[in-house]
Amino acid sequence: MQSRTPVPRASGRPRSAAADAAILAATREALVELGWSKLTLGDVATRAAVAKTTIYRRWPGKNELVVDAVAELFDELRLPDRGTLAADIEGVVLQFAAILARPEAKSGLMAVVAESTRDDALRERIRASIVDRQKRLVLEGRARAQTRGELPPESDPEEASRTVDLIFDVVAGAVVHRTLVSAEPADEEWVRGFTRVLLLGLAGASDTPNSAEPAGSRAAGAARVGAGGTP
Amino acid sequence: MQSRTPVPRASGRPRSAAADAAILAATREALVELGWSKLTLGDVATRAAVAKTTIYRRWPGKNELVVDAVAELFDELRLPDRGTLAADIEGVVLQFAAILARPEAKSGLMAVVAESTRDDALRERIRASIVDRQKRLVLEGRARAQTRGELPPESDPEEASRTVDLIFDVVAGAVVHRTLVSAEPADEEWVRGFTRVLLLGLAGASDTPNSAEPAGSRAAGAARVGAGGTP
Amino acid sequence: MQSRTPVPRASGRPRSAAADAAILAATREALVELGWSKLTLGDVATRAAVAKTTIYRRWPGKNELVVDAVAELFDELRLPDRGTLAADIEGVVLQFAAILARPEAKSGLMAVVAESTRDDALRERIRASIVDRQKRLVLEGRARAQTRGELPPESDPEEASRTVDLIFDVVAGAVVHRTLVSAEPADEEWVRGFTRVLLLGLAGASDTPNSAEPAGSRAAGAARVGAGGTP
Amino acid sequence: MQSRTPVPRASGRPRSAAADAAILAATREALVELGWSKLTLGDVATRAAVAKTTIYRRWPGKNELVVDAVAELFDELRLPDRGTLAADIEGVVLQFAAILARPEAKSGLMAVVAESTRDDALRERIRASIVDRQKRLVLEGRARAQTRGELPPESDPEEASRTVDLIFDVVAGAVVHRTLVSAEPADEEWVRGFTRVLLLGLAGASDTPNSAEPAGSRAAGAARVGAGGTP
DNA sequence: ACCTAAGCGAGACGGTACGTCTGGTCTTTCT
DNA sequence: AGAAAGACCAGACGTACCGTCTCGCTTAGGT
Repeated sequence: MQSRTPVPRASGRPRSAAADAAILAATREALVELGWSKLTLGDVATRAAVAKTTIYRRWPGKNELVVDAVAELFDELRLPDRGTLAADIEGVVLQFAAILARPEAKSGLMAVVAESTRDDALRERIRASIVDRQKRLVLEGRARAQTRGELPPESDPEEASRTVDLIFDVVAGAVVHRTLVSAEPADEEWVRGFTRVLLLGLAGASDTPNSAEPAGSRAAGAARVGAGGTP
Repeated sequence: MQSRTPVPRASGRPRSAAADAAILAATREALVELGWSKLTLGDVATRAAVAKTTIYRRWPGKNELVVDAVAELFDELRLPDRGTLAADIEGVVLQFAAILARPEAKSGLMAVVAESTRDDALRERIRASIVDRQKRLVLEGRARAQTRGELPPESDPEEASRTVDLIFDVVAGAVVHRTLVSAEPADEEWVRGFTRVLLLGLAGASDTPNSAEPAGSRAAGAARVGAGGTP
Repeated sequence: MQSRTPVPRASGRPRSAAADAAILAATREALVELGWSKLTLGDVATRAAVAKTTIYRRWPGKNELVVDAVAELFDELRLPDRGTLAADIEGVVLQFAAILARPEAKSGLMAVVAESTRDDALRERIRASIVDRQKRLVLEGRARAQTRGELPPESDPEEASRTVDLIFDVVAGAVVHRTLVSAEPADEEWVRGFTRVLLLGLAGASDTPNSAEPAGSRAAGAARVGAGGTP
Repeated sequence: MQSRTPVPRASGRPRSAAADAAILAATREALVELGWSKLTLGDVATRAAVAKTTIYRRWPGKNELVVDAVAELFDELRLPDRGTLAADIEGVVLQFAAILARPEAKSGLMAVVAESTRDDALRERIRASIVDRQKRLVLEGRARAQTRGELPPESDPEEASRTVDLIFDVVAGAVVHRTLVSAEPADEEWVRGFTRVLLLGLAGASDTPNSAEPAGSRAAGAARVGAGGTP
């Protein structure tokens, strides 16, 4: 085994770590005040008391900078231990909703996602910095539920992966849509209702596998959609 | 009694209807080729063989123009009659996914949503032009299911409205998230699985109303999340 | 014999004479307020309560309109009869200076002269509308002085024409330069001094013809230039 | 003790001196080809292979740029030493006429003078860059003539200053008017005639001071105006 | 204690797009 | 057919940022 030098050399003056932090903080500040489209790197540089070149030395452009600035917001996401799977999910969804309610996330996140539709490197950066950080929580949550005995260990890894992806798209998508498009708060009441539907749907789906679904049962199962009220 | 012209006068040369159509088509073309952030109104004007002022006379800016250009894509959304509620939903979700898969929608939609977080007028325009057009389908679908007898008539209008909103956020959010963030196709298989979870969840939720949720049953109900396979 | 209509027909609605006057007045008003470079035909149309097309039907462009609007100012130039040639000249120069002191003339005149350096038709229009109107006064003045006996009848028409041109360039040029470039008023005192130099120069020049100028006498003649005071 | 640099610091990249020269040259080139009113800063920028902002960083607008571009033309004005005052004046007037005959001067000079009627800062710039440069020659010429003994030293400085101003307005005005308005060349013959009138007029004026002018002598002095011919 | 290589601030640079304004023209309807 | 109204194309305006490039300094590590 040999020691490798990951950085080829450390010649010359090292980069200022303070500058990095100041730039990211200034970026979030500018996002709050100006939003993504009016944010300029020149303005960020001024706010961070830094030269424009210092920013360009670290990030290729505005998109990447914003991704990193927003990603730091998701560092605080933690999987709480509230005793049950449902309560854990509610907790983490509420945290996610709280972050998304912040203007710097609202303004920045969807904008870079929109940009990423035409820039694979950017999408990869978003995936690595933001999405995977969230998806990890879903996996942690499942593992904890399995430890508790609420969930059996997965038998088919591929099917399990598909389910995790589905959960993730549904959870993140619904919260984002409610927050940004419907412009309604994803508050505790909404999260509770949403989590209930999600868990019941997943439980039902695992009971009646995809291949054997009788159309009648589906109709019956959905018999009271939108009816609400007491049974 | 006679009907009067609602427009008080038609003085001067009337606006060209052909220009409107050409501008919107050129906008979509530019969205496909350039994406939202590189789209310029000057370029759109050139493509539409129109002067820049002709665009600015009709739309306040890029955002509003893109909203209208993208909104036309959703004109083709129709609620199919496939016989059952589940099949109807699958059909309409697939249509929605197909539209969202088109590059002009991908590039434009999320960008204007991002902008709308800082511009209430823009959000209202999106709601009126795009969102309500989709939400109408959910209401139509529910009415048809009630006609068929798959769903009972709603008793509590407020609760029903909340449910429609939830459905809408979950459906639209999940499709958008899968398409744009996960960058996976929302194909027939995925839509089938998603619809099943959604309907089962809604059915279960209406069986066990919010106020009477036993934590134990929730955990049990979700007993096989991610486990897949047959019972 | 019958009266003939020189214009082949007067078919359709005749042009409004009031519009012409309103347009020229509005042009002068706009010249005062905005100056030549900020004057727009759209603005003139608005001030004259007239459509832009009505202006373009009568004038080819801004330059020609301004020439006509400014030319009207020179209509009021009259050769006064003050008894002597010198007094007559002082009077007409003062009138010329008074017109040139008005902002609509200041702003407009030099601008169209500048334009005319690249537009022969425009220069011809200026000559016909403005310059000849002034030059006529010089000829009138000479004729009157000849009637009075102050000047002999010209013997050499060509030489006389050259002299008139020289007088005209010197008078108009000096007044314009003092007013516009030096930005000093061409008031009575200045006009008196200028006229004296001019007349003495011309008188001396006709005494000592061009071909026989002794350098010595010239130097002697100019012996006190700039010295002022009494001998 | 040592002299220190008066400029406190030279932070940032210094301005390119080559750009300045290229812009002024391109401006003159564009003036020749297009004239003042069709000259655009974008076009100048293209000709100078320079960005528009580089022009705006140095000059507030088109007028100021043209003033500086035209002013450089007058750098070549020199007071020649031809032995006598009259010959010196003829020489410098001919130089002035030659510069004014160039299309870049014709087009530009009167246009900025016209603009300056509404812009005091611009007039001041013209005075400093162009007019004073010319007026200096008049002063030099007088000093040289005094050295030669052609002129006595001035006794009344105020009167002398007035005379210089008058000379300047007459000379510059007459040349400009002949060149631009009359559109005739201010060639050697014309300059000789003009100079003779000017010097004789000035000499006569200093002989018969303003306060003591008998009207009769004025009329007599001008007895042959326009008559020409030999005595 | 020097040397050297990179980082850093400042700000000029060539570009591109902005949103507005004006110039002329064209198309309506009304007179 | 002229006039008022105003939409239309074309293109310049002056500004704002972009991302790059000099500048002159600073700052560490290696010698």
